[in-house]
Amino acid sequence: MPHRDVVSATAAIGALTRRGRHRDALAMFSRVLADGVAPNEFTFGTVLRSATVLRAPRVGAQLHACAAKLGLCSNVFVGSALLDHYAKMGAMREAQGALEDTREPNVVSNTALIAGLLKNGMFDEADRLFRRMPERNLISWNAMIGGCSQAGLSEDAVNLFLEMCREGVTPNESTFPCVLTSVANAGALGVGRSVHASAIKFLGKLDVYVGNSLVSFYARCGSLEESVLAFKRMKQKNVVSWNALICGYAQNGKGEEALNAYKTMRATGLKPNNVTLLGLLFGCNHAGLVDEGYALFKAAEREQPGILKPEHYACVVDLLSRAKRFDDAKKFLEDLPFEPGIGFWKALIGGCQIHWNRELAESVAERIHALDPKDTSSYILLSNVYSAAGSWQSVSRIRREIKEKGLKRITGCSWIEVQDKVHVFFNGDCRHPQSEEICAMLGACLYTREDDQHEQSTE
DNA sequence: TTAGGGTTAG
Repeated sequence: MPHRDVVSATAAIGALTRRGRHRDALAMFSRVLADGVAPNEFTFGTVLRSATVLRAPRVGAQLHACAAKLGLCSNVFVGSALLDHYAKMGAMREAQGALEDTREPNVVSNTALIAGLLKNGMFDEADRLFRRMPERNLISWNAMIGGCSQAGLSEDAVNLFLEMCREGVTPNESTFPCVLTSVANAGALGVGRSVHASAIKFLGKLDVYVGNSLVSFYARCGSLEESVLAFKRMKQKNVVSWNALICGYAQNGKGEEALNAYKTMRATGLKPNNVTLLGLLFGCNHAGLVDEGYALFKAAEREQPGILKPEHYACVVDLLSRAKRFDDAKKFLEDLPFEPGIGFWKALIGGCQIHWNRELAESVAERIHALDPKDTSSYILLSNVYSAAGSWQSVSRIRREIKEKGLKRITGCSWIEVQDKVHVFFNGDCRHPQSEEICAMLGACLYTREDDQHEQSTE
């Protein structure tokens, strides 16, 4: 039945958008136009959302042109929706243009722009706008915190959260997942525990998003007990909750536990997704469960080929080469349904390093150099293979090559939190005030461990 | 009828 008036047409389109039927919403919009009904600012607000979710920039541009023809672009609803659409498509210039066309921009327009700026890596601009905008609400704070958290600006995200609380703005269920992801990234267990406590204080009941972030946060900070406890306390669990648990086990080297959790998850009737499989493969990898991992991959290939991504294939290469199954790994690489990127060869050379496979390491390093002559990691790995095999001449040749080609290695770092302070250490870093004591203690630990291993092997 | 903010893997 055709819609005669714009109000009922907009309501119908809005209902489709809310139900996630975005294609149908766009189709209905076209029909409404064909019926000769002129859309209003609310109609554009709704359909633009559908175009954004579908990531359809061409549809967005058509809608923009249509709104312009009707003289609606100065309206703040249309302006904000256009702004949000362009920002999410990564077209920041068009987003700014939409804001300039808006006659009276409000807190929504500014928040949409902030979110877009952060998504496109423009932190300083976003922060400047946030500081000077005339009105800020909870959603603006969440946009800043969430944007920083997703951009990896963990410290900024946590500081913003603290600032927000100081200003008396009450965080909601959207605030906490972002903050918890950030404290997890920073490895700040103590800070995260306080955030957990404040979530209980402000929210009372924790929803599935907050619960999932807690499970992941505790596991990523190495506290598996608290992670499992947070998981058990969740009233409602979805596939993301199970993924958080499985990945937590995997990251902490508990491959068997990850597999058991997966079995329980299947028993509840939930289907795994790509993240579940990745977590499982990762867990098997680190626990040396080669056959189990390979079997899971094969099962996914048969039952859910749609979830397989290059990362999963790379994990299998890693799994096989770590287990010294180089022939299987090479065969697997040859049979890949796509052209392997540099990461695949790095996974293979990693195994060569563990098992001192000098010949294969050399040929793989050649391949990596062909793909990316500036890549340092393969040089380092190759030189490690040589030094493990005792060919010091080759080691010094590689080191010379690295120097001559002006390649720089990116220094890895680790960190630990002690009494709410995070201490960061780089490779060979002696700048910590207690550096000497730390090294002495590490030495003592390593010595004891080697002793243990020696005792075990002579038993 | 209406525009802006959330979780898991790498």
